[in-house]
Amino acid sequence: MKYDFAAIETKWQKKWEQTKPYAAVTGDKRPKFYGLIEFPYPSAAGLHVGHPRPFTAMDIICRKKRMQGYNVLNPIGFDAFGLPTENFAIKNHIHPSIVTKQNIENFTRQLKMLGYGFDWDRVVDTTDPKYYHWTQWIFLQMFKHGLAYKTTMPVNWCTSCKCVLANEEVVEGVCERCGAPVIRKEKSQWMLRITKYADRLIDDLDDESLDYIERVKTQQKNWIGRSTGTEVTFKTNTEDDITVYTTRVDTLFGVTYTVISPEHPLLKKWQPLIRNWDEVAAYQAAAARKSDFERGELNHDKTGVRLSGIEVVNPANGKTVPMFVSDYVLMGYGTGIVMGVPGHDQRDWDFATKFGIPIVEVVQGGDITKEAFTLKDDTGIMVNSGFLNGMTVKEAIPAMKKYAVEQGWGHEKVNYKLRDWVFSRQRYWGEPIPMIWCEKCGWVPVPEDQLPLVLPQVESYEPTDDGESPISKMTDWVNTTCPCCGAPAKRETDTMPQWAGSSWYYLRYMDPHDDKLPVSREAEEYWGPVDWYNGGMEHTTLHLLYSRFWHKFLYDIGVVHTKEPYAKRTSHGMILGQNPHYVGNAKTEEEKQALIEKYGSQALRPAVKMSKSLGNVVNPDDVVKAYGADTMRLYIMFIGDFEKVAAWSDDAVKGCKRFLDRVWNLMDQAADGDEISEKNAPSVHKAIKKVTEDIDELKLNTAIAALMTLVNEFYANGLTKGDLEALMLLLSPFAPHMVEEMWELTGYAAKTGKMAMQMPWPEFDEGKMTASTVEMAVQVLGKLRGTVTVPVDSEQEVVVAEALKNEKVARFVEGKQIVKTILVKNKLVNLIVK
RNA sequence: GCCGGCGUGGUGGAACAGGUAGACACAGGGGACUUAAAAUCCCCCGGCAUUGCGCCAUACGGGUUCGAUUCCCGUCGCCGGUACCA
Repeated sequence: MKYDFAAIETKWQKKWEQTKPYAAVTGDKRPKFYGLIEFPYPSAAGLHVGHPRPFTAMDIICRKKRMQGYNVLNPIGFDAFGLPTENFAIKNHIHPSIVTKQNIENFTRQLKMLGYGFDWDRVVDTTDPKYYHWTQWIFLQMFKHGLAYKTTMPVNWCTSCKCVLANEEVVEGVCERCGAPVIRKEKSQWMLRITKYADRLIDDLDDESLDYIERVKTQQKNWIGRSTGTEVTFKTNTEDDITVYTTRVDTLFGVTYTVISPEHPLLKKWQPLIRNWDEVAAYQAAAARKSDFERGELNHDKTGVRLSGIEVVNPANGKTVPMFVSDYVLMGYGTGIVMGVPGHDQRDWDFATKFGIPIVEVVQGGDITKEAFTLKDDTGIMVNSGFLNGMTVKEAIPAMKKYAVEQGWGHEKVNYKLRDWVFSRQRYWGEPIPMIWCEKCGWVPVPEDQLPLVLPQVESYEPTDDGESPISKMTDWVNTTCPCCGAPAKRETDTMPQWAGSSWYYLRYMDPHDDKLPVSREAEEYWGPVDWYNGGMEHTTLHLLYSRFWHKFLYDIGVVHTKEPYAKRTSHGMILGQNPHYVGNAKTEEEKQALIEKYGSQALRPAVKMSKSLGNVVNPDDVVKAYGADTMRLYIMFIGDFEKVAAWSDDAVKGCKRFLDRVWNLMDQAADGDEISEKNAPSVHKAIKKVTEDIDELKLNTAIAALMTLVNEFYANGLTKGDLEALMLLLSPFAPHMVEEMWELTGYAAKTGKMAMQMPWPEFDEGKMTASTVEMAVQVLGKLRGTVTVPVDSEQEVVVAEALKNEKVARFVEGKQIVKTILVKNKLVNLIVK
C-alpha cells in the first residue's frame, strides 16, 4: 500500500476538527503546561515558511507534553491591527476590516493544513471589539494610575506622505515607502510611563525562576541601559547653576569646557546674556531641521558655537571654563548639559580638537595628543587631580563622589537609556484611545461601562494632510459630551500602536470569552505564567519589554498573580532562501567575476533573506501539496540548529519524504510480537531517551536524526510490531497524520480505543540500553591505533590485555615500556609508552 | 565603536562537565531489481600518499593536557543587536 499523504492528512484533520483532542481544560487536575508562540500578523501574502519553524517546534513540544499527561494550552490568534493591512486597504480600496477577515481565513486554512494542535475555541483577534475592549480597559487603568499622559514631542514626519511615521518606517533618514526625506515635527502624543518600571524590568530578569536564553536577557538590559553616575552642579556667572551627569566623576579635574544641548530651555532664558545670540539661534534652528539620522548615525563631525558671555566654574578646582552649544549633546538623556573632558572621552576630544580647547591629562596611561584615553580599569593612575593623584580610576570614582557629596555640589544618580513609550498613532487601523478632551475638566476617560469604544466606519482611512488620524474627520463621532460635567467635548482621535494588542494577548487565551475582565482570576491562577514562550529575535527588545511592563502593571493592580508573564523564553533563527546570484552557482570564472561585480558581497552568500524580487520565496502551500504536511513539519525541524538561521533547500525536503516512506513501508515488514524485540531493545531505548531529551532541549534536528537511525536499524535487523509501536509513538508529535493512519492500520487504534497522540509517551529503561559488549578505542600516546570489543564495564587489565592483542597497537608499543594507562570506562584506553 | 553569537567535508549539519571528529541527511559515484526509466534496496564518499597497515585535517598562530572542535591567550573573517546615552 502506498503512503497517500494527501488523503491521510485530510482524513485526520477532519477527525480532529470534530473530536477536538487539543482542547485545554481550565481547572483540570492534571499538571498544566502553557506553550506559547508569537501570534502571527495576518498579511495578505499568507503564511511564510518562516512561520512553521517556531509553530511546529512548539506543536511538537505540546504534543509530547500531552502524551506525558499534561493539560496543555497551545493557543493561536492574530495580531491584526497595523500598517501593512491599512496600506493594502488604501491601495486596493477595500476596508481594512474586510482585508483582515480574508487574511485570517487564509491563515487559518494554512495552519489547519499543517496539522497544528491548537485549541481553535480560544482564537484571539486583536481587531475584535470584544478583545480590544480590554486593551482599552488596561489603558484606562494605566491612565488612572498616572502611567498614561499626553505631551508634546518631536515625531517623524514624512514630507511627501504628510504623515507621522513610526521609527521602524524610517529607513536611513527617508520614508520607507516613498523615499522622501523625513523631518522632526512637534506633536502632542499619548505616552506610557514605562520608565517607572525600568528597575523592575532589569532586576526581575535575574530572578532564578526566569529561564530566558542569555542573549535575550542581555538585550533587555542593554535596551533599558541603566548606568550609575554622578550629578555635579557647576556655578555660573548667571543666576542659574547648571547640573551635568557623568559616569566619570574621577575626571572632574580634566574639565576644560561644558556643552549644552540646542534644545535646552536655559538658552532662551539666557538670551539677553549671550552676546552672540544671533549665531546661537541660527545654530539652534539648523539643529532642529536636521533629522535624527543626520544628527546621529550619519554624521559624527562635531559642530557647535561658543556661548559668548557665559562662564561656568568647575567646583573641583574653582577654575572658570567656557560653555558651548552643540548637537552632540542630547536633551533627552541626563540633564541636557555635559562636562567636557577631552583627555578621556573621545567625543569631547574630537570637539576640543576642532575648537582649540585645551586638553588636560588626568589619567595616565594613554597618549592624549593622539586620542582620548578612556579606559576605566586599573591601568590608569590619576594625575593633575589634587587629592586624587596616585589613585587608580576605580579608587578615584568613589573618592570623588564622596567628596562631592560632602561639599554639597554632587550626588549619585541613576540614568536610563529607556524613554517613555510613545503610544499614539495618527492612523485608522488601530484601537481608539478611549479618552475625551473637555475644556473644563481636561482629559477624561471614557466610562468603563461604555467600552469597547468601537472604531468608527469612515469613508476614507487614508492619512490626512495635517497629520491627524482619519477618524478626526468624523465629526459625529468626535463631538461628544464630557462624562464628568456634561459640557461639549471631543474624543481623542489617535489610535494605539500595534504593540498594544500584543502586550497582553497571552492572558486572553486563558479565558478568551470573559466579558467582565481581561482574564478571570481563576483562569489566570490556573494557567499563569506562560511556561514556555518562543518567538523571533526581532521581538526580544520591544515586544518582550512592553508585555513585561504591562504584566507588571497588571500585577500591581491585582489582575495577575505573577511578576513575570513568561517563565521561559527561547528564540528561533530565520529561514533564508537560496541566493539566485550566489557565485557558487556560476559555471565559469567569467560568470563568477560578473556576479561579484554586479552584486558585490551579496554574491558571496549561498543563502539570503527570502524576497519577492529575488524570486526565492517558498510557499508552504506548494510544499504541502508536493510532499504533505508531515514532510513539511519534519523538514523544517530537521533543517538545522533551531536557534540559528537556516537555508531552505528543495532537495533536502525530499530526504524527509523518503524517511516517511521508509517508516510507512515498515508496516509490511513487522513480524508478530507486541513486545520490543530483544535484538532492537538497545536501539529502541536509546532512541526513546534521545528523542525525549532532545525535544525538551529544543534540539529537534537531532531528535529526528535519532529516529532515522532507529529506522535504519530496523531495516538492518528486522523488527516486531512492538518495535514499530515504539517508533510510532516517538514519531507521533512530528508526523501526526501519518502516525495516526499507521496506528489504525496496524490495529493499535482498535486495540487501545485511542489515537496514538492520546497514548502515554514511551519510557526508556537505562538497563536495556546497553548491549553486553562494547567497542572501545585504543590510543597510544593519545593517537588512535585501533579498537577492541570487550564486555561492558571491563576493568583496565582486561582492556589492556585485549588491546595488546591488536596487531597495530602492538606495533606501536613494541620495544617500549607502558608507563601509564588512562582508562575511560566503555569509551577508550590510552597507553602512554616510553 | 560597544554588546552578544559564530567559523567543522561538495552542501545542510552532528559530536562540546576534554575522550574513536564528520552522526543524520542532501548532492555525487557504483551495484541489485527492471525491456527501460522512476521508485525501492545494498555499498562507497574530508585531503594527500599509497593500493588496506602512514601522514595531514574542526578559520589562523600559540598555550594547558596522556589526550583539545570543546578550555586559555592572540590574530583574521562572518552574522545579529545597538549606537554621539556623557
